[in-house]
Amino acid sequence: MKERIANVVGEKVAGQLWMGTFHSIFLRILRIEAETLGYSPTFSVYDTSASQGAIARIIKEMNLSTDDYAPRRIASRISMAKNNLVLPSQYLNEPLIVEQDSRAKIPRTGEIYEAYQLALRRASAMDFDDLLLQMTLLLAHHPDIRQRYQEKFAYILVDEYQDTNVVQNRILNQLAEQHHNLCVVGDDAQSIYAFRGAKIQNIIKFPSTYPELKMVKLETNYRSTGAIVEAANRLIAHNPNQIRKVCRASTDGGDDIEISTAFTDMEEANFVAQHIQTTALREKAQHGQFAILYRTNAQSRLLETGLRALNIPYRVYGGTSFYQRKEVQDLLAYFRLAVNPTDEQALLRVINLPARGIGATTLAALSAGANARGVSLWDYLQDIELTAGSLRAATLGAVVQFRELIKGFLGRVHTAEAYGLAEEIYRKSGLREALELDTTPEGESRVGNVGEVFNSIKEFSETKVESGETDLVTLPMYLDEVSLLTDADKEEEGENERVTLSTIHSAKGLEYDYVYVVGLEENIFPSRRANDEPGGLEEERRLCYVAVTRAAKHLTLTHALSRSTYGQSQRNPQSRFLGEIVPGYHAKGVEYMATSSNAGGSPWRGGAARTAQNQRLNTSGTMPRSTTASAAINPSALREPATPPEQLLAGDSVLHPRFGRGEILELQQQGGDPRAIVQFINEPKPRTLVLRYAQLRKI
DNA sequence: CTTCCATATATTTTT
DNA sequence: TATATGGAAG
Repeated sequence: MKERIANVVGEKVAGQLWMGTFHSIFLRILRIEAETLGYSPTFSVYDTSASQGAIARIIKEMNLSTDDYAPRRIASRISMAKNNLVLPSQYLNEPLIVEQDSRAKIPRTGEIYEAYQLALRRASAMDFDDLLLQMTLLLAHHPDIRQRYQEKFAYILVDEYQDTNVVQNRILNQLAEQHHNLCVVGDDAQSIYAFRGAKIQNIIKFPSTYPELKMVKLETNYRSTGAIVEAANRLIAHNPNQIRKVCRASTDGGDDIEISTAFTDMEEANFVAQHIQTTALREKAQHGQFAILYRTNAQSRLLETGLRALNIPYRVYGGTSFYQRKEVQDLLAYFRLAVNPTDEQALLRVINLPARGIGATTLAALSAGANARGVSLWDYLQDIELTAGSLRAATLGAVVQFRELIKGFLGRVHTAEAYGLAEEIYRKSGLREALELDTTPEGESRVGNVGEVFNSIKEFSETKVESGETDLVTLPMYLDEVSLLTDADKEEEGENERVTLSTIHSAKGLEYDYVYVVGLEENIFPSRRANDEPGGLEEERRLCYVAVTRAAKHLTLTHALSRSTYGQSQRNPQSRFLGEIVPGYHAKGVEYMATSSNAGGSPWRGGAARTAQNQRLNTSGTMPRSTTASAAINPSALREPATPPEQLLAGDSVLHPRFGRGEILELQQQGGDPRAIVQFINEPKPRTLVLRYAQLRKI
């Protein structure tokens, strides 16, 4: 985006514009205005795991069970509240919410929320949602500041407006209140973030907020061929709730949509790799013009294996981000602590890392002491020698030593150059020694990852200095960059020569000549959960629409008859979306298997069975061998489908894929997921199984 | 307090 | 399958 704008208005003007995600722009403003809000300007930004950690801690301190109050779940409740502008006081008093929570057996969520906000303040930290929430509070409560930013941002342009939530929209209105120079671009058909609070209402209500608006309909698609646009139109037509519009391609025709059926997920991956290799050769296309899109991150693994086998270079977008690896997080936690020692989550993470004899018991005592005084752990540590009589001398010594270690970095974070200080922290903390001591391959890879962090600090510093933004790049600057960064933002060498692997969510807004959408199976895409939530299926369909419209020239859709999901193989029918995109499409292999009985032989020998329907034949160079391949299928080798959980009763005899035969002793419905207590024949004591995962079959 | 091993348990999607 | 948690031994 920045590049494109610079191409239009020139580098110089572009350099003065504020461009970024809502979160990154507001973070920048909040740093400047922190003190007005009662935060230190060095406040930390908690990522999802830190925020969940803080919430988990509060739940435990309140003596609530983390079974009933699953931190994930509570965190998402709180996040939703924040994104809808509901503060703790309102949360506690809103009858609708109170009712909801009590019915969900989590009546004390409001109290947790309140305690969490307090804890964040005490730690001088904001979570992702706070970056929005505090921003709107800042503008609401301080007219002078609001006016300043209204003048500063005389013109505002918002892209992907359909994915804004209540708070983001409120801030836009606050900023545009005076000048009304607001330009938003959005497409309701591409709204895919309802799960994190995005409100399509924002786009629908926009005309009534700004009656003087001029609407420009963008109905010509300059990216994709006619065939692809038509396919996308057919798909989205199945959504009952949408703003009707006619989307046309600027060019007619183009390649037909290709659909491929594989027996297993592994064959699906190999097929895609193979197809990419032959297409790239035939069309003389660069690998950078290919993308493989999937619903969930876990699907990338096999695809990577498939690409590696053919020596096709690739890069994976998003996923378990590099920055989420343990060793990287550990190091970053030390950095955070040096910048903001009251950062509770960072402190808890590293106080005993590497092990220095400060264990759970000590930490509990320290936390209790800090809580009793209502101060942060760090503040409590300041005069720990005088107050903590109960600690053993050795433990006290370790704690004091840790405190002094951090103190040694504190004063210098804003004056020292980031790279040097980072190295010093790595060394003096003992992290380096601990990591380097481990010479197993995993250990070496961890050292390598830390090396990557240092590379990125260096790179970040050099770019900043070269661009003339600053002479001195400090650790806090680097941390701000890193905390809002995802892998998708990371620029890598040779991007044009690599195939992109990405979730559909992360591929939003991007385009590729050749796109493969894989895993088009029920329970995968649409995801199993889509049926539980109202509107879930429609959102999945919009997601599929986004996937399909990433393709400029050629679109290939694939599905597998059998897929292994955490270690177990599972069969899913073809995705309903396939039939919606290509009317009447039905994978042949499925019919065949349903009728064939005893074919014998090893089940998965065949190549990918390619079902040709409305598709260009034989583009890949693989032989369409559906007949021979199908004949090799042995139905008994496929697992029988599980019985739907709601049809199970206590007393039923059941078969479990791993534990074998057993009897259901009891069914549990209350709270969260329905579970069954099952006594298996070959097991000494009964097991409790989550029905959603257990794949029990009634016998 | 630390380490190691066994067992449990979870899978949307992201700023 | 991959990771988190808990218990036992040192």
